[in-house]
Amino acid sequence: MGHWPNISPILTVTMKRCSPFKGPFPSYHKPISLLDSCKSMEQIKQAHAHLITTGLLLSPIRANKFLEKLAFSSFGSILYARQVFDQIPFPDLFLHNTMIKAHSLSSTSSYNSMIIFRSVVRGLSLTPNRYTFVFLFKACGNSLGLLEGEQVRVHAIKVGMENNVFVTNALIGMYANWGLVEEARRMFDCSVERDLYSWNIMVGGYVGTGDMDRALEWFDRMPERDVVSWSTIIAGYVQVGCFLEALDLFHKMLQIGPKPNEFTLVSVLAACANLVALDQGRWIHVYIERGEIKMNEQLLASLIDMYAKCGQIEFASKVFCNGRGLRRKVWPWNAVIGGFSMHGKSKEAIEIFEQMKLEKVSPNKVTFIAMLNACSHGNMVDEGRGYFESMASCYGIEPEIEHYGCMVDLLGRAGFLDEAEEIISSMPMAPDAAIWGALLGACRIHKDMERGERIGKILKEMDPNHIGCCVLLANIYSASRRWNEAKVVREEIELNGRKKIPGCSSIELNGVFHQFLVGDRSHPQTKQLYLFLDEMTTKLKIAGYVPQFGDVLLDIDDEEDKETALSKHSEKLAIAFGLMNTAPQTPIRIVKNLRVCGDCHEATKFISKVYDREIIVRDRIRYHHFKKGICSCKDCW
DNA sequence: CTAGGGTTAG
Repeated sequence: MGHWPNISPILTVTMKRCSPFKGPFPSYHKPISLLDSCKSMEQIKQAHAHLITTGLLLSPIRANKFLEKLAFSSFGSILYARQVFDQIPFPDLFLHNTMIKAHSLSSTSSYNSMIIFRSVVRGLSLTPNRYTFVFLFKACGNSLGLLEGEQVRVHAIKVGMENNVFVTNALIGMYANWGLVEEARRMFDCSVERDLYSWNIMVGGYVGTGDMDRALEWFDRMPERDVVSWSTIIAGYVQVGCFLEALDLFHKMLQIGPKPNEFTLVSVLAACANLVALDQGRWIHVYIERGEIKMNEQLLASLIDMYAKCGQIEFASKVFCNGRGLRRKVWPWNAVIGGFSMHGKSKEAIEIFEQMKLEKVSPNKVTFIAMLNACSHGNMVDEGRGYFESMASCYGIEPEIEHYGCMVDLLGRAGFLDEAEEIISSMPMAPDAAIWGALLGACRIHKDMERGERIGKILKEMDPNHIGCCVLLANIYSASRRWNEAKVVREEIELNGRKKIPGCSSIELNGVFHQFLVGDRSHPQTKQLYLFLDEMTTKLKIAGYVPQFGDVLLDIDDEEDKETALSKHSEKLAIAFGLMNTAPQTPIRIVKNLRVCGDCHEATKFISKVYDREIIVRDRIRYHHFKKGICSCKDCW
């Protein structure tokens, strides 16, 4: 009876209900609302004991409430619900529906929904109703196959349920979930009744297949649009990397659409983070703080992520600290650990992880990716090994291929190339191109030419079109002065259809984005920009900067044509543009789609000194904070 | 006493 204080609220009121003296409220509400107030499995079990001893479990209504609590609350357990359900003598259709729904939510248990459904129609000869079909189609769309879906659909037709708008929508959703949007559309077209939901499901279906053109087409044709319709499109834009479009639509939504909600803002913040749109991100933060939107864990995580990706890691950490009370879930923790990690602040990441343990928040696989990356950036090999091993032994999280990739990167970067290769051969899954790429990168850093050549060949066979890796291989050849072989690989890259992504950097000035490609001359200020660039290069040279023309070794991803040369690399254009158009001392934030090349890195260090500016560059993988001639990455990236 | 739509992190 150690938990007696916990149980008392349930007991008191429920017993009141059993007493002949009824309170001022309809008595049946009370025990239900108190069951609702259960806050832990302990309390649920106590409620269970009580329901058994009072015989209340025999009431279908009460039993159903109890099952729902078990199946749908965050601390509940479907297994427990199933056991309770199995002990109910004659469960009615209602209870069966609840169990079908309970199993439909998790993709690993969806087949149980089907088993229960079969027992309903075969064993019990009950006639399923529209609720049954809604839950079942959900289960099918989640993880079951076409076969089951069709069976259920035929059954729905048989019992005359196929024209109920809820059932039709669930059916459309099932096809959309499978990625069969055209099938979904056929259902939509021949449905006798449709509503806003039907449209939203179709828009979501096209977004799910990445077909933004179609999604927009449907969005435009909608008779009415609600916050979900808008949010779906915005999220879709973010998913396919059209961040500017996402922000544009968000602005339009603010002008003519419904009020955004927390879902909308999560997507918008992701767009801001990717664009390094700090001003707009701040605006969202203010919007939330004004009380327009209720803050939740996801939103907090998105804010932290946005600030971190906009280079404001200190502020990101402050937002996390202020977010007390919203730290039960893993998301804000992952966001702040990931932020520290990408800014090379390994110690801080580890501190947060320790704090997380103290507050008893369970890490997940993303937490460990962030932690391993943090160790990698801080050269903390032993710590990294420790975290990697603790995943399975302490937290029951089996390492996935990404985690192995982090380990290869960590070990390789630190020079443990043999151990890194052993990790690859001991992995339970087949290594992918990213894994070999990490090892190849390590070979380049540590100038292990033999291994590099061997790995490079494996990689090239695996994915001949992976330009980055081919470039790496070519660099390894040229670094060991094997010019002919280097030339062959380079020519192959050319022949392979020039799939190389051009370097592209952008900068936000007063909420407007300016993008620069390599050697870009399309910007209206081009003339001044190139004049400024010349002047800048001269100043840098006076300060001691030496262009690293011949250094193909460090020229990892940036294999632009020789004649466009280093001085026109996109980040130099963007930085110069930033210097021209902002007041002295203003920090300059650049985002680049590829990795920074060695020469630009060197030049930026000088720029930060010569112009006395803080320059924050986000490349494809991590951040570089340049200040007074020094970069936060300590020249290791 | 049951229903339907959409999120984050590498």
